[in-house]
Amino acid sequence: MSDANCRGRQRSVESECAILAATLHLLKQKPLREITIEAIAQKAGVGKATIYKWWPSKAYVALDAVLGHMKATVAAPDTGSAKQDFTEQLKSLVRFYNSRVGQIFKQFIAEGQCDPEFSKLFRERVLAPRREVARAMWQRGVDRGEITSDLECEIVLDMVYGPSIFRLLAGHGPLNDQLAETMIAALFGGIGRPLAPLAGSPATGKGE
Amino acid sequence: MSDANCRGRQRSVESECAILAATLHLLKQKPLREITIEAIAQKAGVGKATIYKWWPSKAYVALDAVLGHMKATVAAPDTGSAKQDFTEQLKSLVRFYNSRVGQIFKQFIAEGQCDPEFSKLFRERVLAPRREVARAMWQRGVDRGEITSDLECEIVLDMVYGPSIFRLLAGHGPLNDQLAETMIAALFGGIGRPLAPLAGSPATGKGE
Amino acid sequence: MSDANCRGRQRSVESECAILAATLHLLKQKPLREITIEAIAQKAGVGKATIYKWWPSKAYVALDAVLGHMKATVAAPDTGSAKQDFTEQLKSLVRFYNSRVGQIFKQFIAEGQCDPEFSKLFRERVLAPRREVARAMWQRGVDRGEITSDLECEIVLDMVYGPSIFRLLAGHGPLNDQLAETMIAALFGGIGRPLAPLAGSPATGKGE
Amino acid sequence: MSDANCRGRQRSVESECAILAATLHLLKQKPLREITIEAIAQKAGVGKATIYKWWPSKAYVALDAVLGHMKATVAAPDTGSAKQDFTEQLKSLVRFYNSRVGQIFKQFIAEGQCDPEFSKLFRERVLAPRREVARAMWQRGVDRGEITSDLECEIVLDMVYGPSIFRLLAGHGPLNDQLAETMIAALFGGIGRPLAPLAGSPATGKGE
DNA sequence: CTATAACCGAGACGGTACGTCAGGTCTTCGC
DNA sequence: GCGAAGACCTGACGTACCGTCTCGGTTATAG
Repeated sequence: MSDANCRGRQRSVESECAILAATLHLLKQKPLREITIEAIAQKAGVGKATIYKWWPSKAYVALDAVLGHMKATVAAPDTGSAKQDFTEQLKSLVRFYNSRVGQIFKQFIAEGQCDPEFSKLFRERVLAPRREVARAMWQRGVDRGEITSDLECEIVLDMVYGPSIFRLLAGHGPLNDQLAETMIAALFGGIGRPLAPLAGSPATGKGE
Repeated sequence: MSDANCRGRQRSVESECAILAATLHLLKQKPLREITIEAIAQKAGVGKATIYKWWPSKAYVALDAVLGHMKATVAAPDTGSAKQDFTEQLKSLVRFYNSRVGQIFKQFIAEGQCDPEFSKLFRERVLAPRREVARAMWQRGVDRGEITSDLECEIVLDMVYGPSIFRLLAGHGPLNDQLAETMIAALFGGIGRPLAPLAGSPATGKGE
Repeated sequence: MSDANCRGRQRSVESECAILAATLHLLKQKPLREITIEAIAQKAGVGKATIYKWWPSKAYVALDAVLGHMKATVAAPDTGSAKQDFTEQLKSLVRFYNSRVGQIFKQFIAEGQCDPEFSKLFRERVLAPRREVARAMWQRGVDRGEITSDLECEIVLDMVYGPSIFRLLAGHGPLNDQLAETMIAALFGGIGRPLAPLAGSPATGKGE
Repeated sequence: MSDANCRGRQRSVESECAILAATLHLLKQKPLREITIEAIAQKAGVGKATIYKWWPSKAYVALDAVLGHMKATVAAPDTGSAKQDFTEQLKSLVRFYNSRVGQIFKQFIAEGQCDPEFSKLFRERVLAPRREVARAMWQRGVDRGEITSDLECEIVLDMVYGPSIFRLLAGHGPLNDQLAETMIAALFGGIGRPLAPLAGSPATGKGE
């Protein structure tokens, strides 16, 4: 009764580890697209069938490999200021994007474009935990009255993370600490110029 | 002597059109990843070598195919209000994302993840023109004093488009008109609550 | 103490029977080449290892399966005439070759071509008993003076059975009762025309 | 206009030769059963697909390989005596069976047992030519009055060749020159003892 | 009555080969 | 001399079985 189904030989933990380790090693050398199941199997000293038995495709193996060797890399700062929290987290995120492992994340999103199943798994296993942390940060900000409460949390999160992920994927601009700071600042303050803080000024500045 | 090199048979326009048409037709049926050069060649009634001669990979063919049959789909509203302009454009963009052709854009970004060359081309041919239009909208807003001028344009654009593209690629939330409106509104107003409006001041300061 | 080695659980008769039955059933559906140990194991509700423990390869299992369910199908006529005996036996043999089980014999000979061990077993278990019977028929013929005694029995038997087995394996001609009769008649009478039946000397007519 | 269909690259003669040579080389080392398409492809320096394009299975490749490098090994003696002719030919045949290439013939017959298509091809390409030669020998014998004309040629041929092929395949007895001589002699003379050359007694009624 | 041992089913394992597919290159023609 | 057609080599695909190896569990004898 060691596992669910007791009958038959048990799944080899060594094999699983070898597969994940080999995959991770390969992922550091070349993009997921150029990695083959055969290469993983050979490097891990494992039969191809063993991989196919437990994972639907190499993307799933890669996801497991990355998740396994990377726990709790999500920074969850609690500085007392929501703006500060978001800035810190985005900075750590940006640094992660620029790291070698971070580059793999791009591959996952790319992979999800023609495998909805994988996309879903990626959201659950990768995105969700990070958003959970961010959601707490948001909640604290709302509770403390630092963030307007009339916005859905999900939208706020996308506004926080979307721009940098866009840059990560499209590569049209730099990704660095300064960007993180600027973005969060702009997001909190708004990009619209505060209409006439003065009395009796040209009120209708913005429109609406 | 029609072109630069006069000797020999000229590049067949029929072939090029047939290839692009075939590619476009296939792109409407299945994701780019599942399309093969062979399939394009066969459908176009063309040798594989002819394709390889003019395009480096199927992604480039697909890009040409999509760009060829899709001129000026980018809305460039000029309502007099930057906020309004951005809202309208984002709404049209969101509708485009949800269209069949729009789905192909995801594939292009995905393809760029392991082909920097293609990523660059995609930015130049697809992203750049759209950002040019948006940049004009932004400039008008700045000139009219509706947008703070202390922010780099590129950053503003990423804050406008990033969140919806993130949703397009990760699929973790809906993409619709209401989202566009909410996001632009939040972006202009900022998500931070105006800190402690002093006694007797115009409380809801920000707007809307 | 039932068998040689006493300790431990005894070999399961049910398993053995199930294996042989399953094999026989499969042999009636497809050639031996296309049968797999896995298929036998699954059909018999038995572990693969159990098969490997008792038989070296599927050919041996098949041989046991066929021999088990097919006792004494070899006709051993004793009509008083050797020629008649051989004719009858060859006719029954030809009918057997044309039967479904008979077709399996071809597979065994084929299997023996690259497994001398199996070829030997096949000769001992299948060929030998039949030849024993035929040898008795031949002996009776010799004793009765119907068959020339200057020929080795083995050669005679091969001359009797060889041609029809050749047809069975190469499939270049029909296999039926009439063939059996004609062949035995020709064999007994010889295919050489007795030269000069005239003029007193039937003497050296046939044979050297 | 070199071949039937002119367009496109021509079939590579080098590849075909390399494939056949490699196959022949392998056939001299191990039985056909243990040869893999992959091994042939690798040894020939050729893609697997190229083999699959032109031959349905390795058996067909092997047949072509053997036939290509082995022309006119069929002895067609014409000594003036049919018995002598058959004896000579069977002797050469027996020697061939014992040769290395001759052993491959067994494999072909074995292969034919579960591929009727191949069996047919084998008969046409291998058996038929040899039987054609033998048929001529038979005809000469009949014309000269040495062989009874009341027997179908095909049956005679099977009686000539069947026994030795049986020995080749079952391996239950030796295959040598002496056997060839004995068999042809017995076949011509018949194995039945000439019924009582005594005066006027049709005695034992064997003859039918 | 217990310990020991050989058996059993199930099934995961490292492998090998399968036959297919597509990639990208080349060769041979027709225009 | 370009462009079509298509044969070529390559290499990975995902599958099927191979024969071996744990597993947990069962049955039989030996002590």
